[in-house]
Amino acid sequence: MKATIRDVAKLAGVSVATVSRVMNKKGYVNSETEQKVMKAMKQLQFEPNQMARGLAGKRTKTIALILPDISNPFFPGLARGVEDIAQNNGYTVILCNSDDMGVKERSYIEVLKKKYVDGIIFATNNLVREDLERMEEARIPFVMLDRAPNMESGCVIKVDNFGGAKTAVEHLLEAGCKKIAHVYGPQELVTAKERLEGYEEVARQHPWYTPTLMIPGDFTIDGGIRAVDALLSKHPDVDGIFAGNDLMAVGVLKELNRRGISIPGQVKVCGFDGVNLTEITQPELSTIAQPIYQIGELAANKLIERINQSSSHYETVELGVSLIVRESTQKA
Amino acid sequence: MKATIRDVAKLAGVSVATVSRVMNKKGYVNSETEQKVMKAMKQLQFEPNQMARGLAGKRTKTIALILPDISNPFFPGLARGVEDIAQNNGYTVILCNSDDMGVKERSYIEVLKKKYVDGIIFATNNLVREDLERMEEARIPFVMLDRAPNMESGCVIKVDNFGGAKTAVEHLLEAGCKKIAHVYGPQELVTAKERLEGYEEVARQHPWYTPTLMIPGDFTIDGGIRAVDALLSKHPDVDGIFAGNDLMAVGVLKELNRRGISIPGQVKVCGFDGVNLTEITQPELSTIAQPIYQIGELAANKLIERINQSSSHYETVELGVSLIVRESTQKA
DNA sequence: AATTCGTATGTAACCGGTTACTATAAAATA
DNA sequence: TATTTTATAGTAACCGGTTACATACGAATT
Repeated sequence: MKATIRDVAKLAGVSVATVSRVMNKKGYVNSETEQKVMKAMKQLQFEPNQMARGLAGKRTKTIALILPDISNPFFPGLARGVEDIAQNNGYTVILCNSDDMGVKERSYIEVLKKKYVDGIIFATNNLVREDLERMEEARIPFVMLDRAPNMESGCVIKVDNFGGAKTAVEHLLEAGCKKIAHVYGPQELVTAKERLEGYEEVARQHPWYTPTLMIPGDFTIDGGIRAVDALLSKHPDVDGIFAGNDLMAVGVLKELNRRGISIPGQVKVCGFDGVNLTEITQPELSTIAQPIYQIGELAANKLIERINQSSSHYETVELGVSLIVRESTQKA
Repeated sequence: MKATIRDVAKLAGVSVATVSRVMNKKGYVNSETEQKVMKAMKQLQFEPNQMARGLAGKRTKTIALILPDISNPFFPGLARGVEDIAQNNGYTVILCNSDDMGVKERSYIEVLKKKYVDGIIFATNNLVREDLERMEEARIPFVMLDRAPNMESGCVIKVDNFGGAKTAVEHLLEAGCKKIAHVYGPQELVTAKERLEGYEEVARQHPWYTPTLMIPGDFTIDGGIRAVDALLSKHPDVDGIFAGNDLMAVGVLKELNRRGISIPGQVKVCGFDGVNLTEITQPELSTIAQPIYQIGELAANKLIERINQSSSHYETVELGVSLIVRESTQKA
């Protein structure tokens, strides 16, 4: 039924080794022989069985993308970037949702090893050094997103959270804000931490700066809502809010709207991430946009590069972010 | 290094066949022998190589999900439902974006065949009968979403678009609308078609009904914006809009907002799908919600069922939708 | 002229499981 | 008691590729 390499070999009158060589363009093959083999492959509609290749050659042309939750609006764009590059290079992507739980991530890694994936992209933050070392031992190339650059191998891709946060606060200042609060995300996440540091860096230089202007949030819409609640009780006169991510910014917007506080009239709001959501809120949300899709592309490209060359030296790439000014921070 | 089935067999003092039987709980194995084997597996930390299993047994414990674009807010929830069920059953999910292009879908199917995926879920609409027949020949179980039930095998999962659309229009009527328009989606899609039919079914019975109240859209935000444009030029007195999906509803909302038309005061808007976006618009959007996550779960469950029993008789499941009333259709 | 090397191809082992088939003893049935 | 049937376990072929190693030959080197 399905043609195998031996069928091709027989039809072409050569050995399986030769056919394999032709397939993989590896080793010496006379060009005439090559033509014969190619013709036989066409004729039989030969499609190499990936399972067999995987078993024999330890290559599956499959990579995995482990992320917290594809439902989180940050990740679809990223996943799309990864998938597009993967596809262009003949790779297929396995999607894994970890809910940011270390256990799930680890169990996934085990499964993926058994399936011989060629590499893994982590958009999560719960793996400890030990896990990564285990990856290296198993010789599975990997790329990580938003990690602190503190390991001896692996590849980390991150954006300039610190700089982006500074830009956000400066932008709010320029828009006329006299007292700017920051709703920060979980401090276990480097991203959240760096953004908070960026805020402080700029805020500290102003007389209105005070620690109670920094409100904890959890990177969710509800977190943004609660934060506004907490913030306004202490600082009813705040006129600028920089949210640690867009989801919280949306929450902030919702709660301000609910309270009848005009945006950007009374309070200006700026988010961080640049997810699509920011275009559909009312008012539209200014934000520090990460090149989400490109991050996905880059991650996939780096991973594939590593798979091919198994150059496992440590490498970190930092991408820039860009301020997108929309209604929520319009000057009076 | 990595323990194989033969290592286990040797250590347990049995044959590989017996080990295999223990692994798969298949055939007769004495319970004492089983214990010995289990112990040996533990001791060697034996992990069966999925590649080998796939090659020998034609089972890869992998399914694929082909959808137009994971960036479209409808799909992340669906993908999550699929992935959760897959994971619970020991399956892994390959994600494929087809951009709704038949060519890409077909090329993906070929790739997936070579990779021996155990089954495929299609959330796309470009495969013709011929493609599906090819799937059947290849004995790859599949489940489709939002398809017209017109084939002899395969499994289709859909929602009650017709009923949902009727509900939407009735809801707008009840909210006080005197002239309701419908922005419909691409008529190649059954979903769009059925929703349009639902609208007509109810609208036809009212004196204000006229074909020009039905505006074509393309299921995107921009499509919604353009539709409002077209609509208002012909019917400036429209006071209710039922959009064929949430994305267009968002566009409608945006454009109405831009024009300073109050919602729900002057015009009420209702969407369809129930994506998360509808909760963050201003005003929040009423919508006919599909049980998106559950559809994903159901699709995965059905597929796995089919994989196990290879019961390939045709089957179609229709799920209900539910009206979610929010601000955009509030009574005066 | 003898040796080495680059080109070209074949043989067969191997990757690590599954499973058809065979063998045997014990239990059930005739 | 003879014949099936059931429980248990092993042998070896097979899935469909990859690749180390062997072979062969003309050209280049010594």
